[in-house]
Amino acid sequence: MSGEATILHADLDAFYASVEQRDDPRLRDRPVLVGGGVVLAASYQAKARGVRSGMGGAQARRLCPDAVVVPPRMSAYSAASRKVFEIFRQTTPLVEGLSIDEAFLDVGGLRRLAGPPAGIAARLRRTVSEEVGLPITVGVARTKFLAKVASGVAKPDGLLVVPPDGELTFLHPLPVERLWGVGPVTAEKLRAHRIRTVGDVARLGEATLISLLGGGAGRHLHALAHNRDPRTVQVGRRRGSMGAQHALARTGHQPAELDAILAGLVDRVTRRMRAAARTGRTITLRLRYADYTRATRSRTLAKATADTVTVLRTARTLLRVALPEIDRRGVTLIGVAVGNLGDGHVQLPLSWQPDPAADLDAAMDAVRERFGSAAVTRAALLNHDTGPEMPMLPEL
DNA sequence: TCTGGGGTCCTAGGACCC
DNA sequence: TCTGGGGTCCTAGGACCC
Repeated sequence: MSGEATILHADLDAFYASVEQRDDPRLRDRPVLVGGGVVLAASYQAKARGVRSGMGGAQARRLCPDAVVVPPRMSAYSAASRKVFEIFRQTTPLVEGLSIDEAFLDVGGLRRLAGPPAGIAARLRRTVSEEVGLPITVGVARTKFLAKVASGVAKPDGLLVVPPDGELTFLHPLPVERLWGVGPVTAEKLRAHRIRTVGDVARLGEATLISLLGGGAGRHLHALAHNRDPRTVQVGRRRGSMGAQHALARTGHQPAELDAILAGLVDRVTRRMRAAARTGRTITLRLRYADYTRATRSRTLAKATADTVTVLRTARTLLRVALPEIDRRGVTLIGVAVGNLGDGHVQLPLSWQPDPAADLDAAMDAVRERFGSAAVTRAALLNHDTGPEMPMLPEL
C-alpha cells in the first residue's frame, strides 16, 4: 500500500441533540431526545441507556424516563451546519458533504502550509468547538471508507488516525456492522454463515461473497474488507432527487384528503426545486400501507420541470391508479419525489412564449414568476424566441 | 418496539434499438 | 420464421445511511 493518510471524515456528534444542549445549559449532561414521535437524535447520555435515533418515542421514554424531550428546531441545525461547513472549507477546498452533519475533507496538498493531517484534524476539532460550540469526531485515513470507519470508532468527541501500515490491524477485528453498507439484513445473512468480523469477510473469496449477497454488495464488501477503496473526495456533488413525505394515522383516509396532502407535498417539493433552480423528469409517488410495507409508482416525463401544476398532474395520476390498493390495504405514509434532476438548467416548455409586445425585462420577470428560476438570462430568452431548440436557462 | 423525513445506490425485468 | 449479443431507458423494489 502506498500513500499517506490524508482523508478526514468529520462527523458532528449527536448533532441535533448537541445543538440543543449548546443552546440550553440545563440540558447539558442530561439525556436529551429530539423529536417526540420518533427520536431524530439522542444525546450520548440517552444513547448510554440504549436509545437510538429512529426509535419510537414511547420505547425511548421507557428506556430513559428522565430524558428531556425537545421538539426539533431545523433552522437552528441548518445554521450550525453552515458554520461548521465554513470551517471545513477554510481548512481545505476539497470538501465533500455527505449530510447535514458530516463531510470528507482531503488535506493531502496542505502539508507544507498546514502540517500533517493529524494536526489539521486536531485544529479542526478545536475550531468547531470554540467557534460553533459543538463536539465533532474526526477519523483520518488513506481512504474515504477507512476514515469513516475510524470516526465511527472514535465517537464521541474523538480523533483517530489510522496509519497506512496499521490499516488491516485496525480493520479486521471490527464487527461487520462497522462496514459502510452493512445494515441489519446483510449482517444477519453474514451471521448465519458465522461471519462476524471484517477479518472473517476478508478470508472469504469474492465469489463466495457474491453468491451470498449478490454481485454489487459482494464485490463492495470484498473490496472494503481488503481495504480497497479508490474513491476520491468529490467537491460539489449535487443531489439527484428531491422529495417530501408525510406519515398518516392508519385509519380511514378519503381520496379527497389524500389528494389535498399530495398537493401540499408537491407544492413543498417544487418550491424547493425552484429555489435551488433544479428541474426533474421522474415523478415518484411513495406509499406505505397499514402493514408498513412500501410501494412506489413513478412516471418519467419527456421534459424536466419544476412546475407545480405539471408535477401535481402526474402525481395525481399515479395516486388515482393506486387508490384501489390503498382502499384495500390502508395507507400510513404518502410521499412525492422528483428525480432525474437536471444538471442545473430550467427548461421552458415549447408552448411558452414571452409576450412579443413586452420588453425583455418584463418577459424575464414573467419567466421568473412562472418557473421560479433566479437565473434567467436574456440570451436564453432570445434563443427561445428564435430557435427551434428547447432553450436551457443556466442555473445560478 | 409499532416505526419521521430526507436521501443514495443497486438489482432486475421488459421495451426498444442496432 | 427463428435466432444472436449488446446497449439504454423505464419502472419497481429493496437495502442502507443520517
